[in-house]
Amino acid sequence: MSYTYEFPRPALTVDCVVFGLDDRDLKVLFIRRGIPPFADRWALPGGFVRMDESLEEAARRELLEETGVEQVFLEQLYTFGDVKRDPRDRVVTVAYYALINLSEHNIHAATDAKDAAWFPVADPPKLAFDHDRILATALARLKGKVRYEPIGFELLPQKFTLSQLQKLYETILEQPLDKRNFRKKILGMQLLVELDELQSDVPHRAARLYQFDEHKYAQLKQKGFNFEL
Amino acid sequence: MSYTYEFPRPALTVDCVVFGLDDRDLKVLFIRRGIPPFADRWALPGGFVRMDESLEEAARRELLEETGVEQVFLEQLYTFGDVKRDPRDRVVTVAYYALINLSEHNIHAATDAKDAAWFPVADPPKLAFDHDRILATALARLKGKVRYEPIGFELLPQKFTLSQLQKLYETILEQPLDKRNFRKKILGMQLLVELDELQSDVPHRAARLYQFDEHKYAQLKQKGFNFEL
DNA sequence: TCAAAAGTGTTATGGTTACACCCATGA
DNA sequence: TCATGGGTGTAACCATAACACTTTTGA
Repeated sequence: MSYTYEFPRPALTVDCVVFGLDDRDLKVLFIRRGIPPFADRWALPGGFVRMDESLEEAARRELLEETGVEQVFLEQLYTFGDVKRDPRDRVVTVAYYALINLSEHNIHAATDAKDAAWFPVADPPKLAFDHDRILATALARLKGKVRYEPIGFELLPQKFTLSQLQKLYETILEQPLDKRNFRKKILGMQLLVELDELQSDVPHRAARLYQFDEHKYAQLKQKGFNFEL
Repeated sequence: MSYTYEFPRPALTVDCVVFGLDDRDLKVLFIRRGIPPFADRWALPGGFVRMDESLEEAARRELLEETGVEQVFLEQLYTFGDVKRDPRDRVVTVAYYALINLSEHNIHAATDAKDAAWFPVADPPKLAFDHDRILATALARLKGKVRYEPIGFELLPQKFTLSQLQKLYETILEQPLDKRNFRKKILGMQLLVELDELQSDVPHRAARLYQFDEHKYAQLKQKGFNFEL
């Protein structure tokens, strides 16, 4: 089977930058390539866009196929289309970034025996294609957006402590925050529900758990409220 | 001549949302389509990406070919790839937005006899494809970005008065601003060069002219300075 | 009892907001 | 002389930043 067109067309792919957070640092997920070009190099999960699916559907499908990740925050990042970004053929890729919480998602290696692994964003391996540039773009976006949209919560479990939340911001923004000021500010927004529940299994005083109130955020946002760290 | 591939490929285009500002309001540029689908409808300037040009190059080329506009602020906006956004074929489009100052650019109708015209963004004509959605996305981006990047100056002549600048922000943000506070804030940033020159040909007291200091902005930005209206 | 993190208020500072009048110019 | 926009300062208010000790818990 083959497909013929009057004018040449670039190939179109999607690639996903998947961020996760553990108690150490911010991580990003890569897949080991099985085939040339860049065989054995690490690369972003991604693949060709099919004719019967939208770009976001393609990104979600690839994410599921290659990493088993489903139902996550996913947002279009940028489209990379330099002529020589793929050495063989003209390939334009629409990049997405995803935020997942590592404690509630299990990443399995891909179906086709390539393996998947998390790397600290600060210290990624050598990557295929222009994927280092895509990663840098995604990081910049995350760093910018986390301050004025409450997307950080996507990286935490549903129930979290204020210290976890603060650490998240400190990690992403790469700057320390004052504990009291942080709590005052975040609680002042009234977007967190204080649960009747404490941390368990910690070797020190257990912290209170909170939940992000998406419904309330949607309401406030409509009234002109702006989240701002 | 024809081109054959093993798997089907979407067609790839670029479209440009071109913003301009006159003394009335914010305007956007459309081209009258000559051919189906949507013959005679207004549409964004744009066209197919060639194999030997990057996406931004394609956008600049189309802009030049269809409107005569050159050397303007141009930034990638978003990529639209819904399956049925073009009724004939699968077409994915990478949208860009451009900011130009109407007083220093002459928009000519396109080479191929379609005509081009400016419309108020608040009252656009009925548009081809999903171009209304693209316009809405561009407006949202402009409105958001103008507050924390000094891109508004791209819409003004090189030399402008503080009142023009204020009106620009009031128009884009759709809210009135206090004159004294606005001046205090914008002058406080030290990004404007006060010229030894006044407005001419106005039927009232002539206002002082200013110029944006791009060089200084680049310096300050590097040192961690953030423009913020 | 010790280590480790949780939790909690106050003060100083700086930026934002609100607000009204005189000035210069050309018609 | 009138109409039109140009240009200017101050005070109240609010948000941010800096800062240290007590509490709880499990080991």
